[in-house]
Amino acid sequence: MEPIARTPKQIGAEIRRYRRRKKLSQTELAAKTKLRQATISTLEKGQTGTQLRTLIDILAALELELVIRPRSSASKKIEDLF
Amino acid sequence: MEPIARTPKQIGAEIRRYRRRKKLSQTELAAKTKLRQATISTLEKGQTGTQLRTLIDILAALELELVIRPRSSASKKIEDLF
DNA sequence: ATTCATTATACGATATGCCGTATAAAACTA
DNA sequence: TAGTTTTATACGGCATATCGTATAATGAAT
Repeated sequence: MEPIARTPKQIGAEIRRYRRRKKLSQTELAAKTKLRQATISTLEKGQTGTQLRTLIDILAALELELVIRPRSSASKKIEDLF
Repeated sequence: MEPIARTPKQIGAEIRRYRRRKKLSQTELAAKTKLRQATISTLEKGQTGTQLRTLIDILAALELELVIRPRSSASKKIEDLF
C-alpha cells in the first residue's frame, strides 16, 4: 500500500500515522524538530498551507522521505488502500 | 532510480525535471498555476523554503503526486551530502 | 467521574513567502 | 554576432506561517 498525498489534508494524515507508529506525541516531535506542538497540530490537520521547510523538518525527524512521481492512473482502486 | 526528495533543493530539481519533460517553460507553468514565474524559479532552485500550497499547486499542474514513506537505507549516505 | 496526557485553539509579535512589476542574466537559435 | 526565449533577481507591499505563551478541548485510563 502506498501513501499517496495530493493535498495538505492527506499529507497531514500521513504524518500523523507515521508519528503514532513511532509512538511519539506532538510535543515530543516538536522537541525533536524545534517546532511548536501547535505547528505540528495544524500541519497534521491540514488546516492551513504550511511551509515546506516545516514539512521537511518533520519528515527528517520521523525518518521519512518524499517521492515525487507521475500520478498513478485510475487503476488504483480504493479497496487497495485498506 | 527513484526520485527521492529530502531537501528543498532535491524537490526543486525534481520539479524542474518533470516540467521540462512536459516541455513547459516556467512562464507557461506559472500561467497554469496562477503563480508567478519568479515563484517557480525560486522553488526549482531550492533557495528558500516555499509554501506547501505552492508545491501542491505545481504538482497538480504537472500531474505529479507525492508519496511519503520510510527512508530507504540504501541511499542514506549519498543524501547526507546535502 | 476524576485525573493525566494529548491535541486543538487563541493572542500579539516577528519572519518569510508571494504578489505585481520590472530588469538582469543566461541559454538558445539564426 | 545579434536577436529571442528562458530563467534569475530586485523592490515595496500584502498575506500568512511560525513564534512564545497560554489555555481550552479532547482522549485515555483507572
